[in-house]
Amino acid sequence: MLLDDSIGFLINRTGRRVSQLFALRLSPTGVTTEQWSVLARLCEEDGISQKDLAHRVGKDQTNVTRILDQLERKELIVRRVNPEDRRSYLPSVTDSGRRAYEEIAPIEENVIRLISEGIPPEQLAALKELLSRIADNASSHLNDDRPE
Amino acid sequence: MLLDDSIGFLINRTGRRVSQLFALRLSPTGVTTEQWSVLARLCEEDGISQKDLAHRVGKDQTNVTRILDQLERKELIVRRVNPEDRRSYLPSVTDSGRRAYEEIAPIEENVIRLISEGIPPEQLAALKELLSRIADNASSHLNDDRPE
DNA sequence: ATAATTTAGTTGCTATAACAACTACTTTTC
DNA sequence: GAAAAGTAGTTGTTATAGCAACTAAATTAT
Repeated sequence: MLLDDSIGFLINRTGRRVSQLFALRLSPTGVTTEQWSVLARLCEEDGISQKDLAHRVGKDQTNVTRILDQLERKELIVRRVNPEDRRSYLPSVTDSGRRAYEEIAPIEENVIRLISEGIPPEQLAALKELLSRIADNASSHLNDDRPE
Repeated sequence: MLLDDSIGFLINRTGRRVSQLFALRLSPTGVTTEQWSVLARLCEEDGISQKDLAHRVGKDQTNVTRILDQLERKELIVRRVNPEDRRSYLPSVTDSGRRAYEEIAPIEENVIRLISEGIPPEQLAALKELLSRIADNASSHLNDDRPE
């Protein structure tokens, strides 16, 4: 089978391109694409633990730790201790973080518009479905392989 | 717009999962998923420059340099000087590299089978089309933005 | 109630991504 | 044909991905 027929390869190559374009448009804001995903998720659901946050963005917990470090350094979030459980933090978006969110959201929507050019909405919806399906398939086999 | 509705986010999240599963299955071989993509491409078209290779795998030239470093360290490829142009190399797969390719190809096909479970072939084909379209859209806007 | 286990988060490590700046070699220009 | 411009590859740097091992706190078991 040729590389160009491998869905895995195609997904990742496309993802890199999209991120590259998005990163270019984000560069004036000083926020990276992955920092954006974490910040956006936090804006959507504030007051969740880092572990839950990691789950919501589909990232490893260690990566979320480091992305939060960056966001905290930029004062876009703060880590509040969880009064219920002193092992955990409840990261929370600062006012400055909210403003960054408001600034970036339209940039992202524009990038999405650009990369979706010429693709009808039904097909886009179908694409999202398929990607979710593939992610789920991969997850379930990941669990098979490591029966901790 | 919610993060879960962002195609960019969905593509990258799915790509990470797929790579994670593939990496797990590749771990006994000592080759990473990205090293695989470069090795596979080289097996498909031997005797191309690093620049062309980078283009074919959709990676930055600097990343290909470093991935080739890894593959060379593992003796899966060698860099031959290009007699036509002494600035460039023509990376070439070794016998050992070919054997690795033969070993890994079925592993990859199996991973693709797993992640495609329950998706009819026409839909998979449509998915590939859409991903290519999106990658092309992103590329064309990348060029717009940096008119060097 | 204390020891054993589990869990949230972090740190260490290696690989990859991408930009900028650099070296060495080619091609163009005049 | 020598200087100028361009090109192939590398190196430096910062950010992310993910595994393993660690710390500290919570939960469970006895």
